[in-house]
Amino acid sequence: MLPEQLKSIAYFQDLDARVLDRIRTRVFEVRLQKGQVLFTEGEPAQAMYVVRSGQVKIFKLSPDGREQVLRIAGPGDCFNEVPIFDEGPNPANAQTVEAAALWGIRRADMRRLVEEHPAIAIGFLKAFAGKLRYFTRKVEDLSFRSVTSRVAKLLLEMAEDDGKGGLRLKQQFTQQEMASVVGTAREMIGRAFKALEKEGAIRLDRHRVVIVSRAALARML
Amino acid sequence: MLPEQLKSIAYFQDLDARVLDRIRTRVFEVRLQKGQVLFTEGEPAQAMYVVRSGQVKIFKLSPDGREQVLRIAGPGDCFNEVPIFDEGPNPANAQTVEAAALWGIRRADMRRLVEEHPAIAIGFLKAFAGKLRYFTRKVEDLSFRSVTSRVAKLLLEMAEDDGKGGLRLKQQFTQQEMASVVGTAREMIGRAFKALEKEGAIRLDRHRVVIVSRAALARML
DNA sequence: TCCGCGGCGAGACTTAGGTCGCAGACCCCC
DNA sequence: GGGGGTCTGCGACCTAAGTCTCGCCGCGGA
Repeated sequence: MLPEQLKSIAYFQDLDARVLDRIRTRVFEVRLQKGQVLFTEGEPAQAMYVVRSGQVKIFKLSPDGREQVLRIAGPGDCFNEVPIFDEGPNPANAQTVEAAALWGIRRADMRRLVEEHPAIAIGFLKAFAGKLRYFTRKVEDLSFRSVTSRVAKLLLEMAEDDGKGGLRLKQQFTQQEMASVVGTAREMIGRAFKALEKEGAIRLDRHRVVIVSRAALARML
Repeated sequence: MLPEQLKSIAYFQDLDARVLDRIRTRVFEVRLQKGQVLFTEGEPAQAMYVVRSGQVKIFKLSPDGREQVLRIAGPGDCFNEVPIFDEGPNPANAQTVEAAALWGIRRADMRRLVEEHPAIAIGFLKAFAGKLRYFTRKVEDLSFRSVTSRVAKLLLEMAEDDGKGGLRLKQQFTQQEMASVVGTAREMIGRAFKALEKEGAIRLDRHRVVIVSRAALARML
């Protein structure tokens, strides 16, 4: 593992070489296949993780098996930092959406690093602040917005400029995946697509969503 | 202001007298009447606050005026700490539920204190971890539980042992207040009460909820 | 080539929850 | 003691969203 790679992690950006070196010795590697479960909610927390490649979904499960995705962690993202500071169990489940490579740092190790290097603590605080904003927005969305509006919002977040002025989706989710991100049933996603198509916001090109107009999508919020 | 009072704030618990002294000079006082708005979402953040007495509700507003309460801060609770670390605007609205007295610390002052005293940073990290858990549970509840179940949960949280083996509510909310905590319409609260009454979990003693059995309530989750 | 399986489209139906309207109870304040 | 504002209790109604059940398509493996 190269020290420059550590720099790509937001928490460690501002640290000098000596500290990075110390951290490096504490990092272990994990490789997972598509669909593998990394840990489950409620069990004692072992470590926090950083995604190097691939994608990991962080989600809650209802007693009857429904899934609510809290977020999808991609390269550079961290997850399971919370138990470092309150010694509690894992707050949610983690499972790969596609094959992934991760770095892990054990809870106690990370805790010690934070205590010894205040700069890391500030980094964590910034990151936590962002997450808190994110979750309050999520609560707001669930309680105020209709399913179609939540889907429109998700599509906006997934929209990406394809080289030449057009729009495409960063990745192709299945409808089931979108449903559990947005907190609804699979069938609703299809209906939301049709509603958005009627408004001229998207186009359905045989099983593929094409974003026609960002503005029209934004009007649906 | 007495230095012991500062100790009652979780963030400052582990600090020594010298540091507490420094903090004391930065604290300002605020007194608010019932129903007064302290700040609104989106405007530049001035300060973080600690509740000394009274209650402040932290909430989001929908475009059409519906209210979603994120939490109700009582004595000892802090709010609006997020903007300290990301320089962003206020993440929500704050308004008193009843007359309240607060301490405030300006954003930049608090930021400097945290940077100079790593112990405070750790305190904030613990508190943020707790809040993150709280909000993920809130998301979970909104997406998995029915209104009745959310109401039952709220009542359980509000339940308090009255000296002699019985149960009472910590405070009397109006149905409207409960509705915006739980994320629903006022009428639904009444219906949920009736459902819970039929299950023998509560009793409605003319406009007053009496908890009959904690176990029966828990069964409704 | 054919089969099986995961993902999708679509219609019919059910249901939880939101909306509306109004009336009675209560409470404070004048 | 009267009167307006707030809170509650319904009932009727409406609608968004969840559920169930198909049949189809497309793709990959045997």
